[in-house]
Amino acid sequence: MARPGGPATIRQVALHAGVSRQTVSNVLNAPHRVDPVTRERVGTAIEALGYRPNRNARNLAARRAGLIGYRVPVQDTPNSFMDRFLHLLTAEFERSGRHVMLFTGAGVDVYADLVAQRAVDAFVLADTVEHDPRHRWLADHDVPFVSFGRTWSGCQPGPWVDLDGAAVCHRLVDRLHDLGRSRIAFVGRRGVPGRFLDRLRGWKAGCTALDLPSDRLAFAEADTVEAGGAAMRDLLDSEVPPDAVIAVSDPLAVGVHREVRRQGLRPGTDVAVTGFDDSPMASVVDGGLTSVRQPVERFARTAVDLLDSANGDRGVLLPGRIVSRGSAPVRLTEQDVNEGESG
Amino acid sequence: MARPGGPATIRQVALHAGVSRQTVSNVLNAPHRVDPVTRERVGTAIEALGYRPNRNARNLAARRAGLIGYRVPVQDTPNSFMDRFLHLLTAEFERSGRHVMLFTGAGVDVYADLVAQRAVDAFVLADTVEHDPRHRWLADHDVPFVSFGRTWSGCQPGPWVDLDGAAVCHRLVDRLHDLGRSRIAFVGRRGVPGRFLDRLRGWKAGCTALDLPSDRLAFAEADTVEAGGAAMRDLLDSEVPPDAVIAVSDPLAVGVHREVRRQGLRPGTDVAVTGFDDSPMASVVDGGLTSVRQPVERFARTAVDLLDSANGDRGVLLPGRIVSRGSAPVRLTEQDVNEGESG
DNA sequence: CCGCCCGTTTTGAGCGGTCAAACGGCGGTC
DNA sequence: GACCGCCGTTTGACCGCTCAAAACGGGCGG
Repeated sequence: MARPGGPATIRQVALHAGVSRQTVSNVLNAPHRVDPVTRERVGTAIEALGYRPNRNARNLAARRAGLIGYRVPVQDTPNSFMDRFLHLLTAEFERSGRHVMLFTGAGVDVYADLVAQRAVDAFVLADTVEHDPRHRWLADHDVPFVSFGRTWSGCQPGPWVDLDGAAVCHRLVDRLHDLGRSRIAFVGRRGVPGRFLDRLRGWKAGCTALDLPSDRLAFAEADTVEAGGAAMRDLLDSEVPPDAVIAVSDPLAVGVHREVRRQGLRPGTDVAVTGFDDSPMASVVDGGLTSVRQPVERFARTAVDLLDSANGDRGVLLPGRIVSRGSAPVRLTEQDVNEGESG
Repeated sequence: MARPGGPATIRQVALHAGVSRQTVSNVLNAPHRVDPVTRERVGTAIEALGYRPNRNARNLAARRAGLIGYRVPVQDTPNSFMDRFLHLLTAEFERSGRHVMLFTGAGVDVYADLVAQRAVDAFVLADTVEHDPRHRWLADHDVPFVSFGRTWSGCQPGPWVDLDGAAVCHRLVDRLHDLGRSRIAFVGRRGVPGRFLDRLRGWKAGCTALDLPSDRLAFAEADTVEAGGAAMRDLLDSEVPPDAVIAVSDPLAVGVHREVRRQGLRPGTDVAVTGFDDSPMASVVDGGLTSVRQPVERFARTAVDLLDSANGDRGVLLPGRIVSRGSAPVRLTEQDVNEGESG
């Protein structure tokens, strides 16, 4: 079945059509400067031989790689939407004939090496850390990139997309308040200082705007169900325990949820519980877990747009969508629907 | 900071070291045929200019792509270990200087196109379906590939790796029997006839070997918690309900677990429940869910080995590891530890 | 009838490497 | 001293494509 000698080359097509190789090239890249008759004839030859230009050769001549580097993150926390992000990112780049190329090395040296080898044209940084050194290095070396996630307090080098955690947390507070909740707690994460800071700020701002206290605050030691339960225990120990809890992740929320039940309280009725990311877990807990769905598709699309437009250090915040379930049966408003319309 | 004119070329290094370009090439590819003194001098020049051979040019000359195609699956079911697989696969290929290149198209034509463009050297097929047409096409066209998962009943074209579902299910039955269980049920999936057939067979074989009945069998309509619950309801309706359930996935097992509790029974005590894949969910249910951990690392390593050895249509089955938790507190034996040692 | 212009096609060079053959200097053999 | 083989190095060609400049040929105005 395999064509003898592998795929056809531009020369073979040229020979077959009785023209020079450049004419074949023109048919593909600048058809307007080729006579319609020849164009037709060359087209037939291309069809007949099943010709597709050799990517490698083409890229060499064009001094590009046609590839976007993406470090595939070690799944420390089962961040359920990163695989969807990767899929959508791949699809997005394909629209312009580029592909995502994976690698694993963590250090800046790995990025430097890929650049030196001309293995990729640009990078998408996803597994960002606090004050990530890669952003600075890439910006300094004029390597195009886009960051999924903010990591630089103050001005961050290069373009980025991220969830507007502040806005969605503010809205969560509003919706919980609509439900009659007035003691709304927040469960964050210890050890990742900047990471969910905007969510915390949004929660605080929401409380303040409604004249609610914002002193019910606990930090989990890890992103696990157990740590979430422990944090909730702390909150329930206080004199006036919360009647609603916003947790920064689904595992933590599940832990909170479980602890609520353990203490003989009813989640969703006595204590409302919300999580983040709308992971598979969210449908595992009985009654379902209210969560915030990340606009993954828009993340991917925006990332590619930012990379291509290349207009400086622009950052884009996208709204999350509240997914209401039993653990906090909030009623969404017009605003919620409009803001988070694109899941 | 960026080197003017981009990364250095082999010519620049040659000039810098006062040798010809071929000598530089030899230093990198066949150092033994270069005089140690020159080798040293060229090495210094390489260091000084930070030279790294252009991947594109090198690959063009070598008529290869240095890339392995991997279709990033649409996450229909949150198969929590696929992202780990991808990570490990990437790491494994990096050992030999290759990278994983992603794409999304599903059809055979997409594969044909990538081959025609010489965009990749080989494929790893992961999201396999029943009687997958890709295997046959790739084999017929002499395109190297390896499959993660069996899909062809009878003889499957090309090499493959898969979980030995029969063996691990047989062992599950043994361990549940050790726990005193004698009415061991099996919850499969409707609509994917061949997919978990080996697990079903292993369960049946295990039951038969112990003279236990193997008629307690239910099929879930989808891979969800709800469907698992529904299937369990059917099983519990029978005259003599099961005292143990092996479900083919964690979501199903969670559904079973929940249903057990709903009927006032104690999971792990009255009814033992086991799942598959050891997903994050497994630690969400109270007491933990006993599950089968897939040997993802060995999958990746074996896949790459098979691809490179290229000795025909060999298939490899790898053992799963039983992870014991509260839902079925089985005691693992020497055999279990030996077989499934590499998680 | 000639020269010019324009649209179309071809030729040459180069992208940055590698392979293969040619080359030059050296010591050993007859 | 001529010849040989060997080692280390260089030169030429090529991988498959694109860009830029040159060549071609027909229509047209002078």
